[in-house]
Amino acid sequence: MVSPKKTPRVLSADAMALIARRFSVLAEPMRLRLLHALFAGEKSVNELVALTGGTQTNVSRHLQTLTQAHMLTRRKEGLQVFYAISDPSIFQLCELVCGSLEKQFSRQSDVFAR
Amino acid sequence: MVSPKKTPRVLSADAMALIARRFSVLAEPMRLRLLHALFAGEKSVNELVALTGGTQTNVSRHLQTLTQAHMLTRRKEGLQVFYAISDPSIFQLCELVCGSLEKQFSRQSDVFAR
DNA sequence: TGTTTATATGAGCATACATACATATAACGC
DNA sequence: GCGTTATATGTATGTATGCTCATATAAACA
Repeated sequence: MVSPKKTPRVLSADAMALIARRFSVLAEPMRLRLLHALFAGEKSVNELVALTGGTQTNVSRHLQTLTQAHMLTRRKEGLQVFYAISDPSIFQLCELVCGSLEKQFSRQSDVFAR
Repeated sequence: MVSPKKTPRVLSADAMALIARRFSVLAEPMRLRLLHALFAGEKSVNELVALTGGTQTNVSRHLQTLTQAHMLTRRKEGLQVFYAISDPSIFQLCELVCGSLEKQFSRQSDVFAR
């Protein structure tokens, strides 16, 4: 309903700042590891601590960051809290970046293989 | 050789750190403004300074960052240096994030209104 | 009530990075 | 050569953010 087709968006500096902040949420290895661990479905904090090898404090902090960015949902059940990916565009984002990096490295390995 | 299907990737912590680094390049408003200005095609540093309103020093530094991340190409012609987007996946990345943000702010969206 | 378990948070520290000022390099014209 | 223009870089500084230790909350259970 908004942009019909491939016309490039015209974005304000304010919009750019918002987009940058969203990217910055994804710009941390531990947060990406948490998202990756959640690709298979929702998990409790303890499970995520075990899967990622982080400390409980740190994992909790990053889960808060991801939740505030509306990338995760939070569900409390008894003593445990379960987190799950709420924004499916994250899968596509990671696929895009992975593909781009693969191309970049295949070019570099061409350079290195001499 | 590479996974052809839509099966979720299995990524090492090292891979995750690389992906995070790529996201961090996009996690700065001024760099996004530079990329946005380059959506229409290659431009000189001076043009980018005028378009973004940044200082020459700062624009030059960010262009270096983007070039080292293989997102821009650099072409020198006389006194001027022209930069252009070299990784087309950047367009899709920004489209994905913009779309996700539009949904998130669909009610109070004034920033994205046009 | 008190204890245990699961998760969150306050405070302090360390590091990374964006920005600005001044200066350096490089290419052009005279 | 000299000066001018376009771009890059060394250094310093302020700010943001990730990490950790200790402690706080909250729910379950005896």
